[in-house]
Amino acid sequence: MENKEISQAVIGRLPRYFRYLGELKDEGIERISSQELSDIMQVTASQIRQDFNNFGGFGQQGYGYKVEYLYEEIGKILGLDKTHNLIIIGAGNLGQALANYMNFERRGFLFKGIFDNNPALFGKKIRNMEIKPMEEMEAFVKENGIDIAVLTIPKGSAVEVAGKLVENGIRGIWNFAHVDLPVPAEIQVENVHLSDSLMKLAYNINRYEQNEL
Amino acid sequence: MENKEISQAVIGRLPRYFRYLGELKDEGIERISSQELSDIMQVTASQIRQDFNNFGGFGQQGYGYKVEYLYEEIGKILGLDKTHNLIIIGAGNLGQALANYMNFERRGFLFKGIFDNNPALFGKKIRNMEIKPMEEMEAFVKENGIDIAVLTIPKGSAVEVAGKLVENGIRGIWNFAHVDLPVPAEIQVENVHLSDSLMKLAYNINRYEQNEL
DNA sequence: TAGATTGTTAATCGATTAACAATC
DNA sequence: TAGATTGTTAATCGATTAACAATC
Repeated sequence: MENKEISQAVIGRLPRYFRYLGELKDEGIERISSQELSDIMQVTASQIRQDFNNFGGFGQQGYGYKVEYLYEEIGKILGLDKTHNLIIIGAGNLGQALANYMNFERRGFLFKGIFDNNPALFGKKIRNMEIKPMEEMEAFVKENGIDIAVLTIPKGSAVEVAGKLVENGIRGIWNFAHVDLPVPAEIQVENVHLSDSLMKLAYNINRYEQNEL
Repeated sequence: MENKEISQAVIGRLPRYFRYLGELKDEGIERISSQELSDIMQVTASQIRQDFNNFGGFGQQGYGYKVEYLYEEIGKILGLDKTHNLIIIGAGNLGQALANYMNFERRGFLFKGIFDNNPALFGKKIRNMEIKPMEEMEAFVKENGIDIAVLTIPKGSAVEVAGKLVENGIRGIWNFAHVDLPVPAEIQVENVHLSDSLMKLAYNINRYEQNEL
């Protein structure tokens, strides 16, 4: 119940810790110190200890951290021990690619459906799941307790669809549309603005080239 | 030549400014004050002025900013007035989706080729571009002055491929593989770790639910 | 000119790093 | 026990916000 809010900067680093610890675990490594992890991950040992201690003492003085234990604890913090019902809205290139490419089930995300408003796609199977018409989406979200919607539709309709999702009890939106979604504060939105990301890359390339001249 | 380094925090906000200014421009709005933009974008007017002033004075006291001018200046800062030759490596679901879905040319990214090591894909056309075998990639990068590679291959081969790209003169890598790429400091890497992003969403959903109980 | 709003300096806030006492 | 390394407090650094003089 103690709501000491963890900063998004810390949260943003957790998946990377989780990834490295998973790899160490798979390599059969049992213990690791913050200094060793620091060498591998290129972040300071101090930051690693601070980050972990936001959630409690996972280590042991003089010994370090048990890899498997730490891996599992971070998984729990991220909520990967729980399941989430997920749908994809927008069965275009990107929606289909995410359905096929993301290993949703591996991390407790249960892929429950995929929707589109293009009749040509209705009934087509993606990952053994028939594409359904958008009209059915609202009832489906409500009846199946969908937590997460992946929005891979054009920006023009994204805000309207987000509104419908919120009305029907969605908890979080993974937003690939190039628009900011105005939703209530209790709805979590994680934006993946791919063209923003590419622009940032372009900036850094140009900056480097200019500094070289 | 004055290399006052701009922080990545600022750079990360530029594409969003660019997006909003583009929309304002399309709506025919000519001028805007930092306060008005603040209301629309939900960032402080102070931050907006600080951000823009990293690159020089784009406004006018008592008047505000000219939307079109500011839009173009930010575009230049991001290097969108220059062209970049780009290839996609990995013609799986995600690689094909990005080729079809991203409007690369719109922002000066010239889509020059797509590669894969699966013979079943060779010759298949994506966006009017035949998928080429990976063996041809290195020579292609060198001969065609490729600046940017989009990495949509499994993590197992990503590090090796990145090394080859660097050897052949790549400037930046847009990395979708779930692995950190160890490349020289002069090579720009922009990571899009989709599963990290989804985990962050899961954390925020769970955190909110726990605080509600 | 008076009013508005930038550009910029100063103050505050938050995040990162350093240091070290606690302890395994 | 001695050595190692965490957990945690303190110091530093950087980013954000506030304030206001400059100026259009």
